Amino acid sequence: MPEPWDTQREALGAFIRARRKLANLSLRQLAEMTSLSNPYLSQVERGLHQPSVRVLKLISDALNVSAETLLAQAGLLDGDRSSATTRSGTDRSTAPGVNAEAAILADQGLTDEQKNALITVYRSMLRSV
Amino acid sequence: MPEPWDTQREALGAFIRARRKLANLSLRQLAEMTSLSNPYLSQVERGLHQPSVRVLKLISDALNVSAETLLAQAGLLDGDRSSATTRSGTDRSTAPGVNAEAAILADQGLTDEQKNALITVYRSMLRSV
DNA sequence: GCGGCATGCTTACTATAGTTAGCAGCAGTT
DNA sequence: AACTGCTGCTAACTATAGTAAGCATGCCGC
Repeated sequence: MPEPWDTQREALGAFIRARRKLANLSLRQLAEMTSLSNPYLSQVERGLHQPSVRVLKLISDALNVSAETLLAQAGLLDGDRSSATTRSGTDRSTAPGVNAEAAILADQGLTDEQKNALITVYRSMLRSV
Repeated sequence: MPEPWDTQREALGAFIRARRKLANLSLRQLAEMTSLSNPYLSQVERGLHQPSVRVLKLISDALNVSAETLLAQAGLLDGDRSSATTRSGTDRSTAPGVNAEAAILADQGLTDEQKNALITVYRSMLRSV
């Protein structure tokens, strides 16, 4: 399984380099825009490194490329899954006084196991702030 | 500038943990499925590390979560796409979600990213029964 | 000729992603 | 009680992502 990653990196690097040249940017200019170092960008473009998600996003922003495109080049998004795009602004009612745990427990669409899992996550989130 | 990355990692980790528990998998089981080490998965789920693109894809495959969903949780894709677990059709007549989602959104102990993650998990639970 | 000032690249280093070995707790068996 | 066998987690290590300093080339004005 650790096979196709080399070519993936190469393809991603070539793509980034092409986009950079298309925008008439030098390595140093892109480096400054992305708060990255220019040698590293050079290495990424030549396929010597696999950039992290953070770096990928910085680059996609700087080059005006959609993150999806870059990810597809990076091999993460293989094909295309239909997306529901439920950007729901549907309910903004601020149910005041009802706490989240109670609402989860009262939910009829979840099994007990699911409720437990969800509440575990919820509590771990609270703990971490 | 390593500012919002902490919360991003936490939200991503919580999301992964929730999906894993939902699938009734132990850390070791998921580790074997993804060819990763179980301690590392543990650390990722607790937000101590930011997984790479490669790891993200392995996890998304193992958990039947679309890569987009995981990436959105990781903060790369800004959009909010609901996860399509290749199983859509089970419908539930009792509209369960409104109270729980509202309660989560109204919770003052969570950041927006965390709320987002929690609701995504919640919806995927509803869909996966 | 020389001196700046770009370009991309190499080397040597630091920070973090990821692994291997092992620990502590909990449930079920005999 | 002690023994399995499971759970998640900690610690110490290795591998790789990412940085700082500097090199080599090419181009332009003097």
